[in-house]
Amino acid sequence: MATLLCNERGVKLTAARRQVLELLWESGCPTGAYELIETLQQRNARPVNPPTVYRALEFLITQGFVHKLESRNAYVVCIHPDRRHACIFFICADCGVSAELEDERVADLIDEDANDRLGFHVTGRVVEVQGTCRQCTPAEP
Amino acid sequence: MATLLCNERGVKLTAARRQVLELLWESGCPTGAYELIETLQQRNARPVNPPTVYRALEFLITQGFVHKLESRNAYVVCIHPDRRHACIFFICADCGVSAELEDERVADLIDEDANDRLGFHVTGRVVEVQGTCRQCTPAEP
DNA sequence: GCCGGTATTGTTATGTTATATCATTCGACC
DNA sequence: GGTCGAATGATATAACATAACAATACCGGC
Repeated sequence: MATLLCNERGVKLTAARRQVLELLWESGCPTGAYELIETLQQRNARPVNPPTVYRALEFLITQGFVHKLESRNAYVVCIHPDRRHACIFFICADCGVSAELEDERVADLIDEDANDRLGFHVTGRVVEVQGTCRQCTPAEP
Repeated sequence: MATLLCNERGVKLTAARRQVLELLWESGCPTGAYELIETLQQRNARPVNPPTVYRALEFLITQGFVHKLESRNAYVVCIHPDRRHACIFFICADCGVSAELEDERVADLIDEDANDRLGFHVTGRVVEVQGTCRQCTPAEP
């Protein structure tokens, strides 16, 4: 999947990059860079230094395969890397999982505010929601 | 203003806390914690250690006088600390200023998505917009 | 095949942001 | 004045991220 997209785009999904992406898939949760470093370390026997992972992350983010959760300093795979999108992250404070949702209406409102009220030129949006997911929220009585 | 609110609430705006708040007002921009430390240091002659400033920030955030911009690791005064509100930050990548805007509609959409699509219980929202402000955006031809 | 240029990775060091921990001081109240 | 809890001081260290330069891999043309 990511391999295909990379081929189309003429960029390379090298071993290091693929490994980081795989780790994030396996984890299923937002994961810190240093946790990735440690895991990679264990799998590779060779030392893995921070720049290795940060460079891979940078690449994966640029290509849209991974998002950074700013409020967590953590990284998570994107569920639809094939197209640009305006997404919202719902992050469970309890179990740590994050859900990614697309909602153009939110992006549109933000852009509307930016244009009409501020004359602000939007280049990117960070929308992260804290709370508890369905599993971690006790049912209403 | 902040003093009054603190009295009402039965909490104390101590010297350290007031100083940090003042610095943020004077700065007018999102400001990093270590920049605050340095400035405080200069004004106080005595050494100012990180926990001092981080504790003050924590207090000010809890009281709603200050917001943290997660995408910047910076802190900025709140423009209406007297009431709870759902706000959006527009952060200029060029000059660094941030504008705070209230828009219930965005919060409502987010909550709607959370409830209807995910069964997610929202406790907080981070909405930060990157881009360039009116002053820093070249006029359209 | 080989050469040369570009992209990628390795390595070391360091910068930046944030917190844990425990000792000390301050301030309100009895 | 003594006591208790809140706040601060001080030291150390954790957690997150990047700069800089050397070494290597990859890919085109020859």
